[in-house]
Amino acid sequence: MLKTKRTVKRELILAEAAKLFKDRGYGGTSMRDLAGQVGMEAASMYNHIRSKDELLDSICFRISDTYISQLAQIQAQATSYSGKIRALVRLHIQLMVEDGAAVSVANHDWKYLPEPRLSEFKQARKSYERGFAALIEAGIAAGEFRPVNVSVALFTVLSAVRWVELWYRPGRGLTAEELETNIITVLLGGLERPG
Amino acid sequence: MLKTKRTVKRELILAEAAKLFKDRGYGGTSMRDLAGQVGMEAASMYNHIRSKDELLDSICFRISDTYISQLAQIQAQATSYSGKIRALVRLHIQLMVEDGAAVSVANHDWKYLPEPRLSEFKQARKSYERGFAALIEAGIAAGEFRPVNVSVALFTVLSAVRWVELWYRPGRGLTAEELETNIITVLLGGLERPG
DNA sequence: GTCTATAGGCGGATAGAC
DNA sequence: GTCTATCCGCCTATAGAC
Repeated sequence: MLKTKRTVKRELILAEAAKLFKDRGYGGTSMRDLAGQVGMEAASMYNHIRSKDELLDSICFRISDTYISQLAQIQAQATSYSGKIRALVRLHIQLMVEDGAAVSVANHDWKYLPEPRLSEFKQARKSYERGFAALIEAGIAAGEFRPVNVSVALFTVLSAVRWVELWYRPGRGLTAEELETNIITVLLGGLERPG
Repeated sequence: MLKTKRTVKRELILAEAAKLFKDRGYGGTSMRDLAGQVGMEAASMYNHIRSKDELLDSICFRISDTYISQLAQIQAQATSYSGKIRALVRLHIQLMVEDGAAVSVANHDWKYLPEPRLSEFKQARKSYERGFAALIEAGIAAGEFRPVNVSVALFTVLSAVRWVELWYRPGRGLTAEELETNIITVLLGGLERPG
């Protein structure tokens, strides 16, 4: 048995915290609310976690670590820049679909992290953005992409996948793959029909 | 004198509230914080406003009213569907640049509106989204746009302009017009170079 | 490891002097 | 119309019984 009972319960608390933080925000979620969802009293949770801050920390850095390690894998792939951007868009959509609550918290509530973790999180995000931007820049230099402003392209792509989590429900007449295909079509090919 | 002194001070409170709500969130902003920014004691603000909820209400509905009335104007213009979508993207970017804090609050903190205003806000937003989607759908039917899923195209466009407010600073080597041009290029023309 | 009880602080909002 | 003082409730976190 690799995961102790204590670890399992901790993960239950983390999962419920992500859902509540997403729906009500970090400040709008009380430890009593969370305890109610988990099925214990607020005081009992402190046998499994250190503080409310620590919950936010675990959720935010789990997501940022995933992005950074996946980016490194994609950078190492022997594909076109277009293929790499597609892979990154797919990564964002898959993470949203699989772990949407945590992604939402990492997107919106990171600013409530206490220092020094706040600065560390911002730096991790900046590092990811720089790597993403470098791929766009290289794609432009290679003639694969239009010569647009790199920062504008980066943020347009990054933010375009954000509402997936607010909107997408599996079983809404659109599979995750159709979602990916359509978003990539709009972002890479554009809304307007060529010609 | 059309605006009484009381109204002017109320608008000052609203402007500072939008900035603080944007930076710290609705729940993370106390009336004492706000009073400090405005330059009075918390209790004194209640001569100008009814409650903290009312501040959020005024900010959110000011933005949603603007979107809805502007959409009506754009719908009535005698331009192509492509031109109408461009006009809507420009509207979003201009509002972000001119009243970014309020737009940010309307995007993120609307969920803390108390009923029945919460439902009213959601309905207004849905109405706007339906009007926007109808333009995309008509553009596809007219052959101007690629035959993508309408909801996916709608949310891709709507969310693509959201990070403008987080990223854009006038005097960062990019004018508001260049920003518009680049975003419209990516969204309408696509990142990939044709051919 | 879960509970009850509670400490200690901060929240929104009001009362009433000036 | 602004202030000081304050009410009262909810917050995170801890103490200590079991």
